[in-house]
Amino acid sequence: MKVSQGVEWTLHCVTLLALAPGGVPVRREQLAGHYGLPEAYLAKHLQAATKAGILRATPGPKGGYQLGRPAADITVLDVVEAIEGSARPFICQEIRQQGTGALPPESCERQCQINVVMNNADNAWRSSLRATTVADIAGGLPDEIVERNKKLLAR
Amino acid sequence: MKVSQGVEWTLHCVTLLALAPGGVPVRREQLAGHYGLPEAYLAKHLQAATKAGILRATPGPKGGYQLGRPAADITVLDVVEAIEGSARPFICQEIRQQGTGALPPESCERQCQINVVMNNADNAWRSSLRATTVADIAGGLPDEIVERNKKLLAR
DNA sequence: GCTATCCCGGATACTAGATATCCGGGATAG
DNA sequence: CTATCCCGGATATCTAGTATCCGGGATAGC
Repeated sequence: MKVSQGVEWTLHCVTLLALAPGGVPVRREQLAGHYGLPEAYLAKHLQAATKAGILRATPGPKGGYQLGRPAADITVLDVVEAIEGSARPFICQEIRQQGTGALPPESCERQCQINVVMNNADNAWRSSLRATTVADIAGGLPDEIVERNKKLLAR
Repeated sequence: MKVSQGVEWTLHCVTLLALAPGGVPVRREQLAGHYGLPEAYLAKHLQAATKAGILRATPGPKGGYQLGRPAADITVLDVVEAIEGSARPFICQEIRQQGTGALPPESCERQCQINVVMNNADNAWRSSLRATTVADIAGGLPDEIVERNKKLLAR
């Protein structure tokens, strides 16, 4: 169980973009520099977020990244799934149907109990992530930090 | 985000041991054969479970694995943590303190908002896994399957 | 004691996914 | 037309999970 750092990077970038005055585009280089991240690799994650509709990318001069929709409509889960995919973390291999103790298919119409438990936990995790939006995170920042970031983005 | 297959294997084995008549030891070879698993690798996971106190291993003839404590006192989370470790899946890299937008340490006394959200989700996941015990899983199995497995273990 | 059985734990190898970089191509503003 | 800036494929590296093997030690039964 491990959440990739790309999720952290993208969450920070998306939150920062939510503070951009007037939602003006921010260049990739500026985003990477703001958090001291490798621009080339960050690009991959921003691309994924763009493909998912979380971000909107504008090419050319004056271009850059903006939020793809209002910050209040972007949940943390949206970002996580954009970067990590939406596959379940536990995939039942149906080993109950293998080996000398293999159960016949007719005994396996119902899902494996273990699979149910693991999926329930995954649902709880996702529900928790879905309950918070990027607007919530941005709104929870102290005013001084918001002002500081806005000032940096304005340059 | 991915749960290793070792967790699935160990959960199945522990559940099976909960069905062993009289809690008699079951050999590793038998466990591996029951589910068609590679014995050498399964050994690693069983060792980890033993170290965590979930299983008890007896060497020598008539030896094998038994539950280390009553099935009702073994939660699914116990097994997951025995195999995967108890480290949090999200580790905050504090990138808010790096790059051109770096915040001064005095602005970072409180945890990063993003870290809080991710940890809350992790807590929800763990709580869900803690709510089910191996006894629950074993008890949820249809009688025919329980009987079938008991018969195989008796051999 | 002696021996057959069975688990422990370290060493090793392979694989998949995450991390990281580069570059040609295409879109846009001025 | 040109400078700017993102897209997407190719490539390289590193880490963690998967998988196997073997010498060592503990136990039961004779």
